[in-house]
Amino acid sequence: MSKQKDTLLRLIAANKGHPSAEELFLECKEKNVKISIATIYRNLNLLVQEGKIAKISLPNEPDRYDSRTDTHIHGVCDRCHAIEDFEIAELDAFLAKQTGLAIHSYDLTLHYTCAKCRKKEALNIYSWL
Amino acid sequence: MSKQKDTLLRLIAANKGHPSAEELFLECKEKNVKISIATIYRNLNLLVQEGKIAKISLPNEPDRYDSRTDTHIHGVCDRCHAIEDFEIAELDAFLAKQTGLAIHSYDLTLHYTCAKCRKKEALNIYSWL
DNA sequence: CTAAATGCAAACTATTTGCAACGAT
DNA sequence: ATCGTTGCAAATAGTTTGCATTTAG
Repeated sequence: MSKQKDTLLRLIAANKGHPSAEELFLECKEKNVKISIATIYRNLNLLVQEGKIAKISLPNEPDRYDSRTDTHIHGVCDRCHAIEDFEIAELDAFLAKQTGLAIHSYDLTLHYTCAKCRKKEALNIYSWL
Repeated sequence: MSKQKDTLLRLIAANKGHPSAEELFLECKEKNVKISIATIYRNLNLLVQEGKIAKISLPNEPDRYDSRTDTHIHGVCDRCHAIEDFEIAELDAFLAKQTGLAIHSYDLTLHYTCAKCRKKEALNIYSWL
């Protein structure tokens, strides 16, 4: 595994926020790891194929990458688009039972307003104070 | 509502397969409705804003459009990529209860092998017969 | 007659690819 | 010396935008 590929894997694992290719590019620069955007995309695709990371698609946004490849849940804030991970242990069984299907895997994204944005909103509401 | 916009809305409602912009463009041609790809995208975005259709994003594929805007479930076949709709009435309550969040909406995509492809697979397995 | 919607072509964003140079065995 | 990996720049896919023109009320 080349230095560039290894760096990407580490950055994705370290970054809780599910970074995009562009964000990884900037993070590499900050860490003084020399890499081109083409190599980023090439390695991201390789890592996905190898099953070491997963790709996340959302409307009107560049793809993001996730160090977790097991089935889990994404929560995205409708205000700031931050992504968090969630776990619902009983969901697999629940879905299998309700649908009667042999489900290989599933993608679940919850939309809500995150705690930070709720706080901001509350401040704005009372901004005249 | 212009003829073009109306046509798009109807085509999306009629097409069970969740069509992409390009597919809608071709369907319009077949129906002899004159429309440019720019107008397609413009109207699709308007219809999404108006809450009349929904946009679906999947990795490595163009965005697709859905005539259903209520929260429901997509099932996609891992072999042929066909998309079906599902309903699980109790899911909303289940998610709210398990996460404790005020969930605006959610996107759930199930991955499996659809009935058609399962049948094909079975035939292949016994193809020497 | 006016405002809204369209078509065309150019622009733009995200991503991929060809190819020559580089780097590690 | 070889084979995989890289950087660069050009190419591509999907989508958006500016602007002159058309359409509908």
